[in-house]
Amino acid sequence: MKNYDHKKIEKKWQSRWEKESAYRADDVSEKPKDYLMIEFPYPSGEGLHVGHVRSWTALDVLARKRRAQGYNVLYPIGWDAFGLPTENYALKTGRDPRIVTKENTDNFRRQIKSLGLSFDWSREINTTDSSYYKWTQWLFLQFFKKGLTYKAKTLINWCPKDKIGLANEEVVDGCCERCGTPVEKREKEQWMMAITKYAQRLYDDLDTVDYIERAKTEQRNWIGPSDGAEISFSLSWQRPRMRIVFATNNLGKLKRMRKLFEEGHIDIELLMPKDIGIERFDVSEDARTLEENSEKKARALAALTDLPVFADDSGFFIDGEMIDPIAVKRNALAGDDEKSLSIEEIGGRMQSYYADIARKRGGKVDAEWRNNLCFITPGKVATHIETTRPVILTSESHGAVDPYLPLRGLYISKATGKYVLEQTDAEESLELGPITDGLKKLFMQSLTVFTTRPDTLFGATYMVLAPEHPLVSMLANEFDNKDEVIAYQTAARNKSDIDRTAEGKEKTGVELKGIKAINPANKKEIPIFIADYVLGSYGTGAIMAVPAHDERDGAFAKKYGLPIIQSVTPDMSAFEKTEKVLTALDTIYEAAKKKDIKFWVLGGLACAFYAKIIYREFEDIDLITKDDNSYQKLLTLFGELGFHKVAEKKISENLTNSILKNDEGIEIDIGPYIREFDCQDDDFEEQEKSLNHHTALVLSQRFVKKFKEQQLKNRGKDKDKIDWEYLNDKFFVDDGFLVNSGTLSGLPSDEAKKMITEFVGGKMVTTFKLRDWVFSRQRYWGEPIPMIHCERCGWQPVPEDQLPVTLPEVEKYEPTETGESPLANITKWVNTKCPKCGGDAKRETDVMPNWAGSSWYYLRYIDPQNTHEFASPDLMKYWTPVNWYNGGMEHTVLHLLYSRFWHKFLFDQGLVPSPEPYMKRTSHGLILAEDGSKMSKSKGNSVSPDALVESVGADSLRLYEMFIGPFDQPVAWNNNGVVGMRRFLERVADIKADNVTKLEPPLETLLHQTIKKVSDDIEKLKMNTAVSALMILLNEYEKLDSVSSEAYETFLKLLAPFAPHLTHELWEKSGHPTELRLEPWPVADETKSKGTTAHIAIQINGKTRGEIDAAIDSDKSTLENLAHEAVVEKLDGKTVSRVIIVPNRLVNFVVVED
RNA sequence: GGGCGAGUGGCGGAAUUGGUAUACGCGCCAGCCUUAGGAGCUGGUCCCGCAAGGGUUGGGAGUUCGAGUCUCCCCUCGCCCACCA
Repeated sequence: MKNYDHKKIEKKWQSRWEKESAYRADDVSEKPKDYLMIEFPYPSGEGLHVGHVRSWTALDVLARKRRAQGYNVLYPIGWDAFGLPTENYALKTGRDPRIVTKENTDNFRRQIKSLGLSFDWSREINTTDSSYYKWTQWLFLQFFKKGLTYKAKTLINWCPKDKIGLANEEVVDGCCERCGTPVEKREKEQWMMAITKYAQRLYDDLDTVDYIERAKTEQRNWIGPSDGAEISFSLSWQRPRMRIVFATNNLGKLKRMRKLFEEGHIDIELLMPKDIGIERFDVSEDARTLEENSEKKARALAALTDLPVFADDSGFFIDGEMIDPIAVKRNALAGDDEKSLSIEEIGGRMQSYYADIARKRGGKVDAEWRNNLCFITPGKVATHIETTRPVILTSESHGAVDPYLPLRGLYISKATGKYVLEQTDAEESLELGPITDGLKKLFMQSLTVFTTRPDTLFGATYMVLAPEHPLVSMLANEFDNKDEVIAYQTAARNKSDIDRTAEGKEKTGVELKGIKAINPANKKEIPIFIADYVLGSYGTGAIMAVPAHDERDGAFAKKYGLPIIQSVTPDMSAFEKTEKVLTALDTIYEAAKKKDIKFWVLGGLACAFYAKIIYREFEDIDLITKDDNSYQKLLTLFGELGFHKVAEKKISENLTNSILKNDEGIEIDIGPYIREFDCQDDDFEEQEKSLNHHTALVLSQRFVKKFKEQQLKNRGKDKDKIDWEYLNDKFFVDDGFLVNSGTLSGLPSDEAKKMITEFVGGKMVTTFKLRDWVFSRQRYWGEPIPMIHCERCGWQPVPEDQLPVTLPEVEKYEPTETGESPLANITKWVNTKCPKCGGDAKRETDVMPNWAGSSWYYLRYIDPQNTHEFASPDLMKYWTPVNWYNGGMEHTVLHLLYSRFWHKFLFDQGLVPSPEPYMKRTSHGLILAEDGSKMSKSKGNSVSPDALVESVGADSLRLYEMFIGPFDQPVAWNNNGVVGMRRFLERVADIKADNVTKLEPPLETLLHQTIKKVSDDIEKLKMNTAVSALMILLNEYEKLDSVSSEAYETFLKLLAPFAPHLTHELWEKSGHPTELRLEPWPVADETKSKGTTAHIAIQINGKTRGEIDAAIDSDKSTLENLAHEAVVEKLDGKTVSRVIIVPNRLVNFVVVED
């Protein structure tokens, strides 16, 4: 058959298989199950890509082979049809995405079916069907119920072009992954999923699954755990004790608030307006809300004082119901002018008004006005006065008032346990804990950092906060340089990520003036900066900066002239020297500073050491003494730098005085410093004695400054010259031994980490890079998030029996200008009733991200038509987990991680039977265009499967894609290659077989070797070599006039998974009544595959010099004799010293020349 | 900058895991068939050499009877992450 009619054959078998439901998986079966899955496609308008064909054919080959091996194979297909391209297309054309999706899936289905892929079409699913997304929504609600979804106002990545919030994962190099527009930061309320709660397990359980290593590595990097410590730094204001005024004259409230302060160890004096002589600060106009009222009160008070005002809230809850403050007051005043009444009078009237309410409700007032006010209602729990917002700090004297701003950070998010900017969840109540904690933060008792290097704590010379750190916002008004701070903060916020990184690592920052931190290790006061090289989203948003041992901190410290103190050294020998000298220098320097003197004096050995250290900046010398040449050199050098005087006598007051007079005329008493220093160290003292004299260098501050400049210039010139890494640009960032670390000096880093952390009361923690998943999209074409917002009850889930919340049809697909979903414009849909209280409420208008529907689809395949649960537990028990999941490398981080997260959560709820969704994961390589560039329709270099199916047939296309190269590697397309496969198949069709020809070695051997090779290779997805083995076999067949029918039929069976149509046709043609696909998979016969003869290589000194054929498994001496005979001339004149024999493979003569 | 991976003909790539390097396919060359054409057939195709023979897996060293494969150094390319404390 020179040319076989692929169109006819392929059509015939495809319709036959469809009619027979040939590839339907049985839910009830005696056979072992095998669940194979490919990533369900996004049905784009472009149609099928040859990349799809590669992945799906590979698993199709596997599926067909395993069916033949007796497995009950589930190989399903579906559509991941929500998504931006369809929505953008709808935007452009105004067409309904439902219709577009239908067209696209129809086209995909037709294309897939033309390839003969053995999918189980009876389980076809579509994420955009409401019968599917009903369960996506249901699953979302399970997360909500367990507190794993929450709404948070956060800075999100905002793509100004797509008008859509992006997950961190969708931002590539600071640009939108889809359209490449630089991403902006925007504040937005978003649904979040607390994937971080599962970070540790998602990380650990990677050890239990069989994923390609690269996928595991990438997931591990993404989760990014690092072990370290959280350490608190005490803070101190450099200002007198803060006094603030409480905007109420209600003593009870004041007392309670004072108690809160006490409990929180907040050292603030809380005053009543009376205490500062303000009797009344009435609000002239009515406020409409509680907040407004309290703000107005605070403002009124703030206008009368320069002190910060701590605003009271004047509303009350009774039995959980808020009493309108305006109404209370109006009733209390009863038409009288507020100003004409005394505070007490108003209070009294209000009390009776409350008593009135209480009476009406069948309760009574059970507390003293001004002390505590309680209403008791029969049968109900007493509710004491609560405020909706406990405190508001404001201060007119500090400019613009945002009354709520200072309190941001006081709320604890139930989902994350972290402070959030706004109270967003109705369930979050105002407990004492959060308030005192918040106040503690507010008034700066401590600041917690995360560090992986607690061992370097003694070298922490400053702290850095992220610009968005809550503390900065809370206290923005309190810094001495508040304008600068606020400006920096604003600039950082407006910077897109691309700006933040594009500036080429040049670090910027601003010191928070008026506040200092205390290094808990050495009790030294250190400055605090804000800088955008610290990320608010990682760790605690604050760091201790150790410039000597962290490159970033080092760069920052250099730029801003901050002290650099080494606290770790790579080797112990360096330790002794540096430790002593640094301590000595420090002591003297500190002492000199205290005395406010401009000179310092070093004498004796200290001088020598210091000089040595200094001098090493210029030239390496071992020791300086007064007689030493290098010492003279040093003096000369110092002289050049402007050094004024060198004394070479035992230091005395006289001498000192005279020296100093000669310089700038300031006298100091150096004696005590020298003595203090000398006595400090035994070694020094001893050596001092032996030297028996002092050599003194007198350095002026001016000189020191100059010297430091010089030192800066020389940094990095000769890196190996100095073992003090921090003097160079290259910082010593590894573990080593501690120096300058008090009693811990000398300890190795790893030991010191725990010790220091315990020593300063910190705790060891693991921090992850992984962040919570932004789950909201302000878009149309996605699953509506099934939540309802009620003014009274907060966020309420849509009751499960009301699912699905179907996506309504809209006229316009554009997001609103404010970035809300187009759904927000459909008031009829948006307005609904609160499921809890029945009052007016609004639907969430955001939709879910694309990853939602794909996070659980493998479960739906198991039971796609189930109307009362997402899948039957029994069926899940049979089918899960997925045995083998193949997909693109680009999905190994996001999709796979999200999917594992959902699955683990479901496992915890007892909803799925296994902890991991996928047992094995492989990834196919990309198919590139012929020129090696990425294939795309716009470039016009893409290959259409349709055209190839038409011209050479699906079998040739399948075969080529399997043969094209290693499955996991990217490969370039080559159209001629397809033709080669077509040629191969035509030759297959031409093979003649009969029942007379015998199957015997060597062909029999090769056949069995091929069975083994093809079987093994398919399991390893080494499809290219499997096909190659079949070609080799065919080449042998063609050398014969005719082959035995056994050989022929086995060949067809082996080729069937790759080229199902042609092989089925040929099988039928050779007279079989049943289909080839029902035949069992051939099994290689070990003895037959061994053959009868072996080809033996003969080597001399490892180089091949000949070859022989020998009977298989010949013994060694036979082989040696045969081999010797074969190369006897080449061994002539040489002595064989050794013979190495590898049975059935080679004989190697080791010879020595004569 | 950090992590991972890879370098073999004109091209895609193979090599039983330390044992005859360049299988299989594409392309190319020659011949055949053909009015012609090539998606047909036959043969050839790593390099030097007429040959005998010799050399060759990015470069350099090492271990070994024997290295594409293992070790070290260097070079080049690809992917992922990227101020993660």
